[in-house]
Amino acid sequence: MSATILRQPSLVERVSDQIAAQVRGKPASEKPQLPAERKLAEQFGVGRGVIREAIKRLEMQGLLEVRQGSGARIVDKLHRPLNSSLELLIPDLKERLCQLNETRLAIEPEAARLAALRATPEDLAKLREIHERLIHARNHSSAIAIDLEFHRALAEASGNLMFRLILDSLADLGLESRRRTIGRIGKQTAIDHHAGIIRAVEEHDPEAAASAMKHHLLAARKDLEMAS
Amino acid sequence: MSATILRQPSLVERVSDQIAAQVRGKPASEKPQLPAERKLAEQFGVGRGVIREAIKRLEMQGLLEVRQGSGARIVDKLHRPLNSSLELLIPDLKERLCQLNETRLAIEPEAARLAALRATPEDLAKLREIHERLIHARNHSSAIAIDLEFHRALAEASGNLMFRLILDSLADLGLESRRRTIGRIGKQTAIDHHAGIIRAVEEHDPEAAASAMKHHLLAARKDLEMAS
DNA sequence: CTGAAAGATTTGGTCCGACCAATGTGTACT
DNA sequence: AGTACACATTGGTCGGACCAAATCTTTCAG
Repeated sequence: MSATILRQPSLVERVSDQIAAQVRGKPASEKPQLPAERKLAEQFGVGRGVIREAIKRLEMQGLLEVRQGSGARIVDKLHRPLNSSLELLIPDLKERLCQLNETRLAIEPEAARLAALRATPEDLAKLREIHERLIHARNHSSAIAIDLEFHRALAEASGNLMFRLILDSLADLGLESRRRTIGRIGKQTAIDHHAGIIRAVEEHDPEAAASAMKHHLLAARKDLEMAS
Repeated sequence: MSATILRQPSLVERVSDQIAAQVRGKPASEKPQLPAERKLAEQFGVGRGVIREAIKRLEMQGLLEVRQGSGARIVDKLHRPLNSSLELLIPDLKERLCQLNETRLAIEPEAARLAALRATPEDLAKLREIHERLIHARNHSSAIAIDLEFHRALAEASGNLMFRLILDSLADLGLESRRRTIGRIGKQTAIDHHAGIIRAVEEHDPEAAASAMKHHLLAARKDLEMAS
């Protein structure tokens, strides 16, 4: 009566893992296209149904994208599963937006703190480049997209992949949220806040970075509340 | 040329959504068992393969659990997708543990802060009950499990489902992490820290709660570093 | 020669029927 | 009553067939 049940992996799981291993070897470039299901079935010596389920599995994990007629191509959308989990968990959009703010308020200041400690010159260059683009953004939708990019780049600079994954998953929601704020709060405020964050990261001042980010998010939340 | 591509959902997706709707109607109790694939196929008027893929899909999302010979039963494991995403994202266990600590350090103090603001009497009662059980825990493994329960209950009390989902996903890793600390740091320290957190939550003191949790986690991390 | 329309090919989507393997259940034997 | 065997149920895998969407190729008009 062993406590741990060692269920031997099914055929689908084994094939799925093998394909996953192949996929993760060549990331996006090189051969972004997977062989046809029938070819894979023959190649692996299993039925086509098995290949289908394996591919579906990987698609659900965000490693592949399948289109009828074209085939399956390799992508990197690891954040999708968490995304759909959140939709299942919190069906109400308004509630989801509210909790999104709380979650960002927990994660992003910490991400800024770590970024201040670890950001490489390349990270900083990228942040500055994005910042420049935000300044010169012409319309709202591009400003929103660039703002999103900034926060993502900061998470990247934190060196913590979990932060990046979580924020990526929240990005779709973040889009909705920003759509309601950046128009009101104005682009200039966002630019000023971002500048402060970048300065703190440049000076490797973790507390200032965290504080600036917290301030930025609180301002956005306050603005969102006024909008509702 | 419409900018948004409106790909009509495939048959599998539609069936999957329908089953999901049925499943979420009756949560766990009542009829935890799903009809057989063949029955469902006939019921929905589609091929068995479609039902299979739909069920697999829901299984991957953490809504079902399938066992050969038994069938599919309804469960609530929404945290699994994020869990496997993390394994794909950070293959190295040691690295995963390190980033886990950073993530907990971001989320749990905020969860404690919100819990101090929102905890209901029931939440508090549950926290105290878990705390009692930790005090009387006899061996390490049960102490670890109860410690995990405490942190989960606190996330629950925060009222933020995202926090709960993320922490649940991190639970398996948390188990590994705790296995390496609670033996060294000693049960007593954990009990003291938990008591401090509970006190702050009882007194509705957000800052104290966040600070106590932060202190608790930092102690655990310091201990983990010493172990390596 | 260019470019667009028509056809052929490739590829995923769905269905069907069969058989294998694990599980659960009922029954007969001790 | 308890145990072991046989049977029924259920998911797992296979193979072939056909449909639908995308892509490639050919062809023909300009």
